[in-house]
Amino acid sequence: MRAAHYRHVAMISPAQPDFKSHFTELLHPTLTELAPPSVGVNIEFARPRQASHGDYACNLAMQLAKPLRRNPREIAALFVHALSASPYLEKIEIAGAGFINLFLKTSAKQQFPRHVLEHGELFGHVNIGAGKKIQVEFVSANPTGPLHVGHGRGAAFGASLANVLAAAGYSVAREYYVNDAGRQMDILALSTWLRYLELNGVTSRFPGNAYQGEYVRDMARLIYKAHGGRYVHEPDLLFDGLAGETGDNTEAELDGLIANAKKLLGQDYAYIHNFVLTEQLGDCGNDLMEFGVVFDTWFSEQSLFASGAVAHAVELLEQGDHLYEQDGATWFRSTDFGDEKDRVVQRENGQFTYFASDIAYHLNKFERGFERVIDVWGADHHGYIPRVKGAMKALALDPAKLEIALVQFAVLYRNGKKAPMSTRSGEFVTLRELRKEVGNDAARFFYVLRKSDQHLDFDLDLAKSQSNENPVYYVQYAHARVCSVLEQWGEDAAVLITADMSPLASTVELSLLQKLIDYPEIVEAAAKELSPHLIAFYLRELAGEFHSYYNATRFLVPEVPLRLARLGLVAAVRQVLSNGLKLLGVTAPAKM
RNA sequence: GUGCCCGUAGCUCAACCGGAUAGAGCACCAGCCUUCUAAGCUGGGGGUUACAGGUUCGAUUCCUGUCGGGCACGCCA
Repeated sequence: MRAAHYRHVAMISPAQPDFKSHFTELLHPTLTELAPPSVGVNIEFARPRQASHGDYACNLAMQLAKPLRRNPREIAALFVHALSASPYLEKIEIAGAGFINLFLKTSAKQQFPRHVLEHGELFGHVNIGAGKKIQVEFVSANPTGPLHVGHGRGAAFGASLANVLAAAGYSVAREYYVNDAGRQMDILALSTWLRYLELNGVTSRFPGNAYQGEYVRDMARLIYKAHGGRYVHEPDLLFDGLAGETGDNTEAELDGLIANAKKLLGQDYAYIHNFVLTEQLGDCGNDLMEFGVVFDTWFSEQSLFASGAVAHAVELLEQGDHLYEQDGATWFRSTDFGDEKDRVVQRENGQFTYFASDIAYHLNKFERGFERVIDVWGADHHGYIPRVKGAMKALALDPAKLEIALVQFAVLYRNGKKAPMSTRSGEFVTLRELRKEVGNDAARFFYVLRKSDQHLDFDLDLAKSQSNENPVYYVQYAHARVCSVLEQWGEDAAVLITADMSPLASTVELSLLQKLIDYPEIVEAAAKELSPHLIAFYLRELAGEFHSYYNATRFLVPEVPLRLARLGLVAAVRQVLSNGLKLLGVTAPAKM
């Protein structure tokens, strides 16, 4: 019984090789003996910067020194005793103020290429998600024009994050929230109709604050081609009743034009509106698909109004006594839940606000059974978080289940100057242009190469002109090099799974082995911290160590055991490179 | 003005949520292809982590203040 228990604790499961968990299990009894859980320390293992500090370092003794009022090195000695039961450790040292440094046996490291090759594409998958349903909502750009490079960052981040969470064992749903109910869509419909009137020879003023992009003309042409002059309705009355007939480009004028257009077009307004929505959404979907970004659900905001979900959500707030009337509008008392000021949910004119539909949307998300929901937003929306979480609290939902990942917009530089990025003015670099210039792989990798909540200076000239120096090629090149070597070797790579790895002994070989061991932990960390950039950084390091190895060592040596061991190692490196690149939506080419 | 985020090598960014001598890439300098892909490798110079205090065994990380930058403060979405 006791032996069986010990065996369970001491052995590493072949399915999930994980030294950190193994050490944690060994330390746990000693920890509970020494300190009550109330002390609140974490057993953590860090990878030391310096090789002389071992393969893993643990600061547990130092954490306990203060609460226990004991010498940390003395405490460390107790943990060293516990760890000495591990069959995988060569040496355990107490260093510095009380660090416990662990040195793995070489044989323990050498078993990893086999683990990697046995698990193949699944190596690095962990199960912290335990199959929980999680939703990642991202991009969700207004379908009022082509996606620009700012949206591209959200797309690359969200897609990579979703992949990482899936690899971490979550059941992930990818969703795009379509803002098809708002004023911006009306402005786009109006803009398109005005262009359409121009095509029909009806010269009309085109407001400076309407959508200026060429794609608006394209859509007008499509309507004209299919329907000729069918949608020309008394255009001379368009500017009726508007103060700004001479063109003052105010928002009020735009609203007036929309109202007039709806009146003049009648039923046909819905056709125009629906046409531009379908066109833009289709374009957006194709663009994203080509970028390797796919969604399980495109969720319509309009559907929330149509189904009565918005009215229902507001009704629930009313029942909870969280609403009040003022100045003819209905307000949500969000200050009760930590917001700076109360927010309107229903306007004086009876229309619900965007906030109201967003409350309904989040209610809907949790009604669909997601245990965690991640919203990927542009960082300019950060002020919006308290009111949404406040609404969740008011609806008796746990706000901790909603996590907001803020993505800073990319600031574009062209010729050393900030490039304008306004959708309505039509002056922006589209995601499509970017993809065409630098390629999907480079764009995907570049986007997640920095922490998402940091500003990203995107130098277009650099990205375009020096695309060969983009870090993605560095990683892909490592993959292609392994492929090339294995091809010249010419035998079945499957035999490498069972190759004896004991000939691997050089510093760089041991370092590469440790790098392979790290990969599942990187995936886990990236999932926990919602940080896919950790994958990109890891891949760059792994590729770097491989390139050094490649330059310093010949793999196809005459001695068969040494050759097989080295090929087994680089085959494992190739597998991990491939797995990591896949999470980032980047291809792993066999030739470059 | 108020709130949130940020300030690390010349430039763009990391640093395993408080750990040991702060790391990469680009740029710069000097080397390496008759041997598995030079989109690569090796070596070198580069730092008071904006500044001033504080908390403790230990701070780029946490707290306070100052300076500088970004974003948000609609009955827009």
